[in-house]
Amino acid sequence: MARKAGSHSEITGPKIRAEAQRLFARHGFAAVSMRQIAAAVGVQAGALYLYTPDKEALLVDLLKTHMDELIAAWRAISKSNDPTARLEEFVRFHIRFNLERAEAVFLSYMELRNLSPENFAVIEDLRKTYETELEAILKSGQDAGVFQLPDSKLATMAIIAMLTGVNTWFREGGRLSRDKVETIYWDMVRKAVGA
Amino acid sequence: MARKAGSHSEITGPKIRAEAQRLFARHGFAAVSMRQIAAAVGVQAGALYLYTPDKEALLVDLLKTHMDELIAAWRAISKSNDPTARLEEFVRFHIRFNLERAEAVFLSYMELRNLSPENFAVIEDLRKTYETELEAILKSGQDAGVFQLPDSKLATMAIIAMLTGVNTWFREGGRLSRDKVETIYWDMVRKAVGA
DNA sequence: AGGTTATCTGAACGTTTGTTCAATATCAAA
DNA sequence: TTTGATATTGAACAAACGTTCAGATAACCT
Repeated sequence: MARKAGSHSEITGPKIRAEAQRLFARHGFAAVSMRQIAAAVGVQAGALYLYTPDKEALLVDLLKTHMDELIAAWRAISKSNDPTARLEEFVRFHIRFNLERAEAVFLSYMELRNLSPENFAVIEDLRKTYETELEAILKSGQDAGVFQLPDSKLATMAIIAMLTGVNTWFREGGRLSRDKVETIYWDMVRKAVGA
Repeated sequence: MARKAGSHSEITGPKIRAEAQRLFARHGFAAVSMRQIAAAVGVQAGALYLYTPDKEALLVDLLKTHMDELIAAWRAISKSNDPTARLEEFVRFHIRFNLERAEAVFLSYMELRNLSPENFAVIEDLRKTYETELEAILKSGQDAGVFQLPDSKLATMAIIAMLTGVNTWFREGGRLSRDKVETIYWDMVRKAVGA
C-alpha cells in the first residue's frame, strides 16, 4: 500500500490546512496531534510531512495566511475619504470578515504563544499593520475635527477588542442578524468617538 | 530521600497553584506537563497528586477560584445607586482587577475548551453571573433615561470585551498609568452608552 | 523518647508524542 | 507501454506524557 487512488497535492494540501485549522481552533495547538490531523484528512501521519516541515510551520502558515488575507480584504474595500464613513466601513468589515473566519481569528488570538520568537514577530507585525489602518482613520477624523478622542492609540485598541468580541457570543440564527449586529456596534463606536 | 525538610501542605499547595497558573498562562494548558509544574515548585511530579486528583482538576480549581474572587470583589465595592456612577465604578473595577490578575484572566478566556462539559458549565455560569451585573447597570440607566442604548445585551458584551482587551496591550511603566487608562476608557464607555 | 501522621521521592506503567524513511502504488508524459 | 515523478503507507525511533505506589524521611503529638 502506497500512493492512493485519486491522490493529488492540490487536494491534500488545502485539506490538511483546513482540518488543522478546525482542530487547532477547537482543541488548541498543543492538544492536537499530527495523527489526529492526518486521521481527519484521511491519510497517515507521515504523509503530512510532504506538506509541512513540522507542526509549528503548519500553524505559522495558517496564521500568516489569515493575516495577509485580512489586510488584503480591507485594502480592497477601503475607499471613502470621509473619516466617519471610513470608520463605519471598518466596523462593518471587521465584524463581517471575522465572523466568516471565526476559526482563523480564534487561532490568531490564542496560539501566538506557541510560536518561536521569529515567527511571533512576523505575525505581530501583520497585526500591527492592520491596527494602524484603524488608527489612521481615527487620526484623520480627529484632525478634521469630526471625532473627539482622548487618545487615538487607546481608542484603536478599544474598538478592535470590542469588535473582535462579537466572535465570542454571536451564533448564526440567533436573536440578531449579522447586519443588525453591525449596525448596533457601529452606533456604539460612533458615539464613543464622538461623531 | 522522602519527606523534605520544612515541607508543609499550606506552603506547597498554594505554590503548586501559583506555578501552574503561571505556566498555563504562558504556554497553554496542554503544552505544560505535570513534570514542568513540579520542577517549578521544586518537587517531583508524583507529589502533585497529593494536591490534585488530576491535571484538569488543577485547571478547574484555578478558573473557579478566579471567577469567584472576581464576583466577590465586585460585589464588595458596588454601592452607588446612580447608574452613571455605578457604570464608572464597574469600568474602573474591571480594568484594575483584570490587570492585577492578568494570568488568571488569560486562562479564563483561553482554556475553557480543555474542560469537560460539566466543568465548562460551572465556569460559564460564573461568567454569565458577572456579565449580568453589568447588564443590570445598563438596564437601570436605560430605564432611568440616562443611557441611550440600542441593545443592552450587546452593549454588555461590547463593553466587557473592550475593557478586557486592555490586558492584551497594557505594560507597567508604559506611556500611561493604570489610572489614566481607566479614565480614558471610562470616557469612551460613557459616550458609547450616551451618558 | 517513641509512635503516628503528613509529605515527598524515585522508579515504574502503558500510551502517545513528533518525526523519519524505505518500500510501493498511482499518475502524467513520452 | 514504458518511464520517471508524485503521493502515500506502515513500521520504527527515542522522548515525553499523565498517573500510581511502595518506601522513606520529617514534623507533630503525647
